[in-house]
Amino acid sequence: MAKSTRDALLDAAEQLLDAGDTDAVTLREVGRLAGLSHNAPYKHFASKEVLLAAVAARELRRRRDELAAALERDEQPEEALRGALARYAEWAIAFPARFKLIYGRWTIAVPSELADAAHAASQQLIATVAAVQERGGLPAGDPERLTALLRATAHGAADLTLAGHLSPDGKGRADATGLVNDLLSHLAANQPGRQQP
Amino acid sequence: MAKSTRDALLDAAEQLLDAGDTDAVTLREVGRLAGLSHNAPYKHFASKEVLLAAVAARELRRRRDELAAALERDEQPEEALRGALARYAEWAIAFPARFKLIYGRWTIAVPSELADAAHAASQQLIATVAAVQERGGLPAGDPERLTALLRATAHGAADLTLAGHLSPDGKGRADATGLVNDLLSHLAANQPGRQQP
DNA sequence: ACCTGAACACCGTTCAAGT
DNA sequence: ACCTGAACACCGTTCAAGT
Repeated sequence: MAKSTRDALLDAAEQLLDAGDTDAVTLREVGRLAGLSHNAPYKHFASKEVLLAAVAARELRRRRDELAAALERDEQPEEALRGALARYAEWAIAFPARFKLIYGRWTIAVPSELADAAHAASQQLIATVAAVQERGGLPAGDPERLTALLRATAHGAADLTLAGHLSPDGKGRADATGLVNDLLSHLAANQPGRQQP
Repeated sequence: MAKSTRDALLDAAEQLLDAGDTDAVTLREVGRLAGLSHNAPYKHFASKEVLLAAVAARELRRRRDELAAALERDEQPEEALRGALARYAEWAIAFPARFKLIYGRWTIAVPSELADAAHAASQQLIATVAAVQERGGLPAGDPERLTALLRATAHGAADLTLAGHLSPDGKGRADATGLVNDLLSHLAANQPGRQQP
């Protein structure tokens, strides 16, 4: 059960990341928090960026597993989809540094660990969207493309919220979750046999 | 007509920013590119972040003016809106470092220069959305909120493209502009008197 | 008013040893 | 196999002068 040194270093890096941004993650402080010397990280990671990529990959794996559990939990795909998108935005707003790290630019080759976890999460969401389409809750069409639209909206709403360009206090709670719900309502209303009130 | 030293420093910073990210903007190189010493920037900007904020504010002013000109140029508000959103995404993808700088986190108080230019651009877009709503090209409702939805989608689609999470080569050109057009089509179809083909 | 040059603390990274 | 400590180049920032 003893935590490996590698995990201790990842924990330290994550803690510093959450307290600031990638600049706040100094290898010296990572080593210190793990009770080691200033360059112990180099015995486990080739560079600072490789360490950050491991932090990002671990977080992405957590989120993929959490998404899978939530999708299994919800019986109605409509609610499962709405919940997944809302949790995505809430996570981004709660952990902005992790969000910006994962979707930031890498000067090293993007580790396949990262790409694979992202792809797996994507596939889960696409399957849910397809299920809602079959039940008539979303317009027909390529589910991958419709999923991309939904993700883009949740992603952009979260990022604009972090930048202070969305007024959560303003009229009609136009926060990130509200915008995602607006989109889902517009799409649901746009169905044969359904009409806007 | 001689360019001020201040402008030369801003140009140098922008050039370094476009070639990399904010880390690539070193005050020493900014000074060198402007033909000055390594700490000449401190005679014009209190810190590196204040310099970057000035770069961001200048870019945001340019974009606000460009948006105003484009909105004046187009006669149909539908096309003006579609063009404005497409140009937003294209700009983000062409100048990722400027995009990430403007919507990134500031540890200094966000300069009012920045907030004002962003607000002005926002108001222009809201007016266009309202015009399209009046012509029946978009669902009724708070135009500010509907504009936020459109912006969030364009913003998120661009950011996901930069992260490599959108496949522009895949089926049905699901690139950033394609997703924005999808959203506009879904919203336009969701109107009384209009039906999906 | 604007600029230079030396100096300081900090950081990523490398290297030679240590066990 | 994993870790330490010294060392190097680089960076943001400060300060004492210079014109």
